[in-house]
Amino acid sequence: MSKKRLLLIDGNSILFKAFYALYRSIDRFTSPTGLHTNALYGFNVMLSKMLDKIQPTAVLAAFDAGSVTFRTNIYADYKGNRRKTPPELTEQFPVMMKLLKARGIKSYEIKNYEADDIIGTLAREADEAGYQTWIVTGDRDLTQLCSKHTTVSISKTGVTHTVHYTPAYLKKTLGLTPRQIIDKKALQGDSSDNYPGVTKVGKKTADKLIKKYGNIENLYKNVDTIHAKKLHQHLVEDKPIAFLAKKLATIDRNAPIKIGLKDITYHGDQTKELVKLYQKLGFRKFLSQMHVTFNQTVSYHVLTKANLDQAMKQMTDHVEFYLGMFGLNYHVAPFVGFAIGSTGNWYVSKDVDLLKLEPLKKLLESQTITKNVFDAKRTYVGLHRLGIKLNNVDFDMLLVSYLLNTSENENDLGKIANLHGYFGVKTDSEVYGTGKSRHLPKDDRILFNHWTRKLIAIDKLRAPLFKQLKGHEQTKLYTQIELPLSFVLARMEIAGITVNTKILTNMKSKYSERLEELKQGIYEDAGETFNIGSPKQLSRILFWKLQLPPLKKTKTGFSTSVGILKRLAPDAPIVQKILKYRRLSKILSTYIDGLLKDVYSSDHKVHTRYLQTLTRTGRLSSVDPNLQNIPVRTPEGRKIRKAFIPRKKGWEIWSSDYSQVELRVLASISGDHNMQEEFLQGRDIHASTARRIFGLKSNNEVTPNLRRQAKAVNFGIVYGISAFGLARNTGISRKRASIFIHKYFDEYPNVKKYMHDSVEKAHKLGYVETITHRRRYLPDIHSNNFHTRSFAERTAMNTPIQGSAADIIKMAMIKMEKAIKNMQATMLLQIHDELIFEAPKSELPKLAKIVPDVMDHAVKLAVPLKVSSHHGDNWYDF
DNA sequence: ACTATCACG
DNA sequence: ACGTACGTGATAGTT
Repeated sequence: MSKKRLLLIDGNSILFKAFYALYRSIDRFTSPTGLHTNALYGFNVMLSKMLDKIQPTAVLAAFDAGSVTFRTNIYADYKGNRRKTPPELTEQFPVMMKLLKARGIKSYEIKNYEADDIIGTLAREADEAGYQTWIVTGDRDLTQLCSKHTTVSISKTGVTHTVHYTPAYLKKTLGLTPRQIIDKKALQGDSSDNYPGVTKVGKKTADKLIKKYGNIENLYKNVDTIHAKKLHQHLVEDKPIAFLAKKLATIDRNAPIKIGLKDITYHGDQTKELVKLYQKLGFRKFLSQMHVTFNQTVSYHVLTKANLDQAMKQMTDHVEFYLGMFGLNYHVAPFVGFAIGSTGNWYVSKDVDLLKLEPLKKLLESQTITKNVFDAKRTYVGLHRLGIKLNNVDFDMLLVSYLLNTSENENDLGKIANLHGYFGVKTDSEVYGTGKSRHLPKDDRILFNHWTRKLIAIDKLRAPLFKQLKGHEQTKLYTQIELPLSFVLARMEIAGITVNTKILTNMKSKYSERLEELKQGIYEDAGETFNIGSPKQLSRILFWKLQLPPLKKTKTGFSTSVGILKRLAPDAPIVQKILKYRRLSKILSTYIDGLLKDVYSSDHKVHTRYLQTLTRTGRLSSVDPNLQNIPVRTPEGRKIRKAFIPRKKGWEIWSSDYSQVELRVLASISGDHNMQEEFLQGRDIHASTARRIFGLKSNNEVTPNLRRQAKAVNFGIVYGISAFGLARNTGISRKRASIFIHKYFDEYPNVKKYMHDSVEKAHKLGYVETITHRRRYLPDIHSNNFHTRSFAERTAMNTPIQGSAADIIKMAMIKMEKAIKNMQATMLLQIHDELIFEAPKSELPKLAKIVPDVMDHAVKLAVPLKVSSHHGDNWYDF
């Protein structure tokens, strides 16, 4: 290997390549501040690989200075067809300059020249000075620069796959010398650089001609030896074009650059700056490769009965605590161990039974010693399984982080620590692996080290995160709502809801039979058997074999969704059967088989997990199983609810739900007097809206059809209205939709103002808020992309409404638990605007008083809240 | 791992 | 001219 090694990087080209290579995952590559980083990440992967391989003594990244170059001077349309660079990439260019600097690499550009020319010139100088040179680019034209001492590496698919061009390799693959690359392009032109070649001469002809004549000068000297008449004619006529193209294709190897080899000596990374930049960009993987954050050891003690008393002496005021379980579902996940301690005295153990010993149990249950954790609900449920009641949690790092930014809904301690600028702890997937290969490390010390680092992260982030919470005016939201709620939710999850599996298995056999009949009928109509569940195979039958008109495309083919099927042939028997088949198989797979899988054999219950830190609006979500989407709208599906029963004989299921809570929230926060008046008068809001937008005298004149249309407009308003969306969803014309909206805003002028103010607030501050200061950031509000920006604007209108409604029921739930504390009645489920209980029949009158009352008075709005209730032997018989 | 579909508020 | 109603989760098929 030569002692002098030069690496030349085609900056623009590589960043483009990296951008599009990782384009599909662009959403996964964003920095904590919301900057796109996919191109930077891909570029850095490639750069690291090249630096490692080449070990250069000199490095330069060359850039294009602008669209005006000496080439556009001789041919105005040169590169004239280039699309505008997407803003997601543009924003990464300035950061790339910083990244290069931090990696100890100079950047250079020069007016009127392209990066190619800088590279060509330096490569020539390097050749003369005895360097070995590597050029990294995504542009094949640069292969003209390869020589005995210069390799041109072209990045292919992905980020890391490159092909290395030497003169020998060029000869072998294309049969050309480096100089002949230019001549070939002179004949065939270049569509991506937007200049023509000789008419009708493409790749193949150009290749043949160059191989025969060597270069275009020699070709034109002997042009008359070409007997193909047309080709001869084109060559002669387009001679000026060919020589112009050659000029354009030739890289200038004597560009007037003011930078020399001695200026670009490579000394390696600027470690300090690089760490800072990686942290800013959220490049965890590169950080961990730098061995700066994880190589310091942490000290911990393995806790035993012998040193327990000693340990307890150091945990008198507060502790950080982590309970290790293997798996996400903390209702059943096996225990792995725990870590506990405070201010530098860390204790770990794989034996969770130690927690049951009096000193530790007392500590965890203590009302005076505060506990700092990550995911209090998970910890509460886990400890509950051990017979310990967790009390006095102060800091829940997961919950606080979520409240600070509901869009960062990560669930991993390491990732969240990174988001907040702390890099001393790895993610669980880094330690345990992902997917099938996920396993506990064989060496306990790795586990203990990881857990100890978790405690340190919690300790270190507590003060700064609390401070930010205060800055957001969210302290109350955390201490009065979310933290207490997490324990209410934990107890609801633990309570679970009883499922009568017999009902489900009976339904299963009935539905399976009907499904089989439908299947045979569909096969008969289709004239063959196929997989009805496969949209691809179904499309083939409907749109090819049966020649039905495909009305809508999806990314991968034609849509076969319900709406489309209904439209394309409402009367076709096969379509009817398919729709019925779909409905039944959904019920069977998701709500019968799916639900049965989640029923615990120990207590015949399902114990869902509410995800409290997931949605961007502040709503809860429910998993394993999802109990927030049990069918209700169709008679067949609704029967599933018969299987949800009270846990004891003589008990009933009780349900109370808010009526139009989101519209009431809107009336209140918008300050719209007209809308408030409707609610204050106790009128039917959809009928009133119909009366107003259709200009009727009284709600009595409103027909069911007008009411339905007004209801759709009310929904649209809550979702962040647009005429297009309203039209699409209701089937009316866009013009009509637009008229409705205008009329709506005339009638409810402060609603209009509220919508406008919400978008403006998002623009100014970058976020919107609910009534409890729950915050959602909307960086896309500044996007140049119409679609992206419009979405952010609708979100700005919708989130305060949906989020405030979520706030209200959360407050109600906390009060509710206290209100029914001395009763046997148990709160089981929350379904966004509805609470489900089980209770002995004898308690129902009391419940009928308490539940609506608590829900009504959860919060004081400018309009009353309305609650309606139902009860029955199961969730169906209301 | 992604896409289409469909269940809920 | 552009072109989506807001928020979720589970399943089956496809890659």
